[in-house]
Amino acid sequence: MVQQGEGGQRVRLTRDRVLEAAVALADEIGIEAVSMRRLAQEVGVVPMALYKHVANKEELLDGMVDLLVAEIDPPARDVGWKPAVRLRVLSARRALLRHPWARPVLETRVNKTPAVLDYMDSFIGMFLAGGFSVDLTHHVMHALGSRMWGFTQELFQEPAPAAAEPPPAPPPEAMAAMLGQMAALYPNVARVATASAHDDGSVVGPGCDDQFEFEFALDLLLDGFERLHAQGWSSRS
Amino acid sequence: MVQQGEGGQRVRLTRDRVLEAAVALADEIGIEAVSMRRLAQEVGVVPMALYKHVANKEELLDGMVDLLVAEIDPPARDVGWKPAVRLRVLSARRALLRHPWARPVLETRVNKTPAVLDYMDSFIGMFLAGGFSVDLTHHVMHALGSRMWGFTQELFQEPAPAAAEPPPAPPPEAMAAMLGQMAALYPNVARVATASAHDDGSVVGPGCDDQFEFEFALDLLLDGFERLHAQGWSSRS
DNA sequence: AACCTAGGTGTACGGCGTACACTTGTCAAG
DNA sequence: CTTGACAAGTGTACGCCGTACACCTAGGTT
Repeated sequence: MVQQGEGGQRVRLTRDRVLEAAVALADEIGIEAVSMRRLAQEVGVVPMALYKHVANKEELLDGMVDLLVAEIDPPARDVGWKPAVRLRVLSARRALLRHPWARPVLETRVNKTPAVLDYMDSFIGMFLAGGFSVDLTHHVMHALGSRMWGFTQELFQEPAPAAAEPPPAPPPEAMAAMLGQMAALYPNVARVATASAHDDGSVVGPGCDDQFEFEFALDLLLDGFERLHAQGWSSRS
Repeated sequence: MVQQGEGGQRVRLTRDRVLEAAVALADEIGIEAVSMRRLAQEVGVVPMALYKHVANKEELLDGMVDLLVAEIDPPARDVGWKPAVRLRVLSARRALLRHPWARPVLETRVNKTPAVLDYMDSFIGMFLAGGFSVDLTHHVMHALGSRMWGFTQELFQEPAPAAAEPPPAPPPEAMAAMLGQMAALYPNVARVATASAHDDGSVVGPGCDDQFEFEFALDLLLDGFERLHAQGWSSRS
């Protein structure tokens, strides 16, 4: 991975190469393992050299987000606000799924870069172009919240209440016992967790189809927006 | 803050005292400043002493969340699922606003403690008791997402694109120029950001009423849930 | 009086972000 | 071709972090 020309001639580092390397590294080893030191090693340079191209780690993360935003499709043309928004959110989601590091990073961003503001601006533009009032657009953006980035907080990822080390997978009978206890303690959780209408044989399995759940909520919101819009929503309904 | 009895007799530390001190400290100085060392100092003990009461920092944070969850009201009785859910979410939100550290902490929690599972279980129970199918309940929980905790990702907190040091507040005319440039570059953002129908004189001001936006989105979802429920929703609509 | 043990201590390690002073490589002007 | 300026890259060091591990010590039980 160390970038070097023939005969020891170093390839000059650029901000872009740093950012691209950071994205690739985060894709590969996870964002929590990306440190300035590790990234420097990856591009074949001493840690402090990175600071000639990014002011600090925050700015590095901002730059990574910019690269992510560039992967999101522009608004579809000639399709009405609703499919336009829907398509774009799903495009954002695809980008997000390609880069699992993006969710935690987006959540912690505090200053918006121009690229991010551009995205938001054109996103807002879809509603305004669709005839939404400025006010309703404002509320609607809040209602979408982080869904405009293609994600929501995942509530149940792996119901594993008791701390157990992953390596030795618990034997089936212990597993069953655990599930039974689980069902006894948290009957409602157990019901919705197991009854996700997925016919894979496993008892609990992957639990649910994230993509389906995401679109379910997205469409619920879009339908709600549509209704408000249709009835000429004005502040305080 | 150092806890010590008369004549140098140390007050024995307990897990509960550690957790309560952690919550109080996080309330006071912010979660990012809470380190094991700082917390130890706060309770008058050497850092490693804390590890006799919590296994590691993750468990400390889990324990703090448990304390938070305990502050959320139990489900209201005899009021139908919709107001019950609404009230409870708003109660969670109040707890969350009392403890600003809670949002980032909740977002990063990976294992659910029994207290958290209890909360989720009784939360789910509100829908089931209201006659929701298990399936619909599942989807509905996903749609709520982190809103069940009383928060959503805040999209616009302070539109400050160019890095500027906060201490010297920019002079009014520079501020105006910045806003003008902002409006030129991101016209749509500018429109919804300024037109939040808040009559405080300031040009951009606090921007919007978070509580209103939160309830707007919450009610939009609850109305959507109601509609699906009323029309006897079954998988894949 | 002897012992056990839970709670508290001290030292140390490997990681992190990054400040600061330095050398080196590249290219433009003389 | 030389020179010098400036950007890129280096090396060292600081102060933080979480926590492993060996040790001490006070209280309570036998």
